[in-house]
Amino acid sequence: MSLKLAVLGLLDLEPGSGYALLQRFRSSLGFFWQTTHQQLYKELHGLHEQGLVDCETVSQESRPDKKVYSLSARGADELDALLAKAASPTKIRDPLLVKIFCGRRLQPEALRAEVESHRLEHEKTLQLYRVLYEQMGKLPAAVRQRYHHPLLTLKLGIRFEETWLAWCDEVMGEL
Amino acid sequence: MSLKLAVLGLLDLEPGSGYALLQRFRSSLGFFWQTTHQQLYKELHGLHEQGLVDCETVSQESRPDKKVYSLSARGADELDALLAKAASPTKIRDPLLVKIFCGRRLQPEALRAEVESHRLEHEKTLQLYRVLYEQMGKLPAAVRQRYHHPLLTLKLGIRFEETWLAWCDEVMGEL
DNA sequence: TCACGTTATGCAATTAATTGCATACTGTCA
DNA sequence: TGACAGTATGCAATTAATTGCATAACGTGA
Repeated sequence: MSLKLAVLGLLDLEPGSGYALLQRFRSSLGFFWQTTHQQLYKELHGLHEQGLVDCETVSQESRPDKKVYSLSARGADELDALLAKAASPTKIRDPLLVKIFCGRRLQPEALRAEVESHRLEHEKTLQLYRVLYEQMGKLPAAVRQRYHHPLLTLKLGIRFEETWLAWCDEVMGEL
Repeated sequence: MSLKLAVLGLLDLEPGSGYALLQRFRSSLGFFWQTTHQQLYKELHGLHEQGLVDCETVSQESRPDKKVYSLSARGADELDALLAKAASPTKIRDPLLVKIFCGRRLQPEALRAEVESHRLEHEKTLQLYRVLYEQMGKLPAAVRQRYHHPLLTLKLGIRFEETWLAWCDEVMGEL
């Protein structure tokens, strides 16, 4: 259900092809909801069948053809209906935490290495988030307005990554 | 895969019935990896078929019979093998954040209400984590030692909930 | 005694997500 | 010119997760 909401929401911000949507996914919503190109294309087919999105095939000269999707009137209604529902509660699903939870049989060095490598990833992600944050600050006011809500989620992303780093440091000290 | 690791890891800490495991799940690993009783019973059947867990049916006087599972020697090997693999990276999957991301069509009051209700949930969760944390501190040293790794994950849980609260407060100010 | 909550287990159907494979066109660099 | 990266789309199979339904024993309180 959230994927449907995500796709309609992305198309509400601006139309685009499956490929373009996937890229926007990866640099925004994808921080909080992952998908694959297979799943996304499938969802788009489904939405199109239901008449919730319009689809226009666009030929390109230096690239393969693409199908540009946009929100239809019925799609906008469906989006409003989905937004009217309460969001189900947050669920963390983290293989690293499962591993650490179950990690007492493992050598401390092995766990340290694992935590360190994840720390690096989180550091990279934090850097990326900060760049995106600054980029959004430089957008023209009208566009920035439209991206206000995405920006709120990015702020949480930044807080989360900082929390990860602090925790990794604490754990490294204790292992 | 993580469910398999989770079940083997919980059984490594101590044996128990599906029902008991589910309760332990809900108050520990379940903060980072959710499951349902259906999924858990199914996984236990699978693990038993593969000879990774032993199973003993125990009759009880004032309650229905139960099946107590415990880690077999082969199960311990499998657990070690799973722990040797690198954990795949963290994935946040949060319907609330999808909703907020897509929320520009929604009335600010509606979003505020949603954030407020989630804030309450996170506050409750934080309280629970703190109680659990203190309870673990009171365990006899030998047991506490065994639960050292679960405790590390609980620490992250506490940090996450604090982060949520701070972010909710920030967002409430901006909506 | 009947309803309700807790303990205890499971099947079946559906939906969602992952993984593997596949095609095809363009531009760039060696 | 051949390999590789990027753009662009998709099918099929499998695995995981959710949802709905079902059973059954016991204890407690109305």
